[in-house]
Amino acid sequence: MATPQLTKNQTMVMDALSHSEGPMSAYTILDKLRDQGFRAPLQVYRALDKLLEYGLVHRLESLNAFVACTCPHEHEQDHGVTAFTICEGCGQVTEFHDTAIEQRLSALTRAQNFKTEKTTIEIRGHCQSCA
Amino acid sequence: MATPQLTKNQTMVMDALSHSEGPMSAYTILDKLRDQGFRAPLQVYRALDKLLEYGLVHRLESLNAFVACTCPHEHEQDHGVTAFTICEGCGQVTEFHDTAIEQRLSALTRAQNFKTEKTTIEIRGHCQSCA
DNA sequence: CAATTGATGTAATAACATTACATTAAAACG
DNA sequence: CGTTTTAATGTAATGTTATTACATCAATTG
Repeated sequence: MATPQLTKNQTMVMDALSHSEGPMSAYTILDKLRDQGFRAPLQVYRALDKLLEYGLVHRLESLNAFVACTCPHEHEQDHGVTAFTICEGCGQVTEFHDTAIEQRLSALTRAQNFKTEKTTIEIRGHCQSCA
Repeated sequence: MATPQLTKNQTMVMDALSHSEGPMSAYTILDKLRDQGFRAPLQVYRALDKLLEYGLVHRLESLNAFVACTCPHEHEQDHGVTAFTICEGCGQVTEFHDTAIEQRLSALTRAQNFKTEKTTIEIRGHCQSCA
């Protein structure tokens, strides 16, 4: 599915995430958007659901937070497995993709007859500057 | 560090997890242990913190839940990267370890000069029976 | 036995997420 | 067009997960 035109709320949430240095929690996004008319968590969660679906945003499970996708190419969605390094010092999140890991995981799950729907890879630690 | 003798609360939480079919949330554990004297979430979270530290328990970030470690060998801790398949159908969680993935991730993070402290790999999908 | 450290108990609150229901806007279609 | 249908929105309430703060108790150490 191609990414459709974003709605007003989706656009506002997307902008908030795009302009943020690092990941944001849903409630942090809500606070940022209060003076633009946002009033309830659900407005944020609904927008996030769609943005996740379109592949424009990723959820960081280990942080309960969200980041804008930094993939250069058009967000065709499903650019395979996405992995992240997350610096505990500065909060910087780096997204990366690796086909070797993807293939290895694919082989391992196939061996289990496990049907993968979503893969989470998050590496917590310290970046070069914060080490 | 070798695993020390578990305290009363740690033992109760460990037993609850060991005897459970699948992962449990902290509050589910609390409920199971209420008639054994548990009264507050913190009792569970404190025990879990230690059990995680000892490598006896894993946290599933994408579920906000906990499972007993199924590693056969003594829980020497740090048996490298732990990965999980999580079935959305039956809730079954399978723990596995793979040095190829470990080495690949290690190479990728080293290239970033990123110092890894903890790696999360969780694969959501459907197991053979639930596919 | 005093001092320190680790574990525990309890209450309150913070942080994250969803359910339920009413309303409005947009798209599809006769 | 106007009607139907579907998608998006607004709002309140509630549910779930996790932590802070503070008091007490137990074990270890010196």
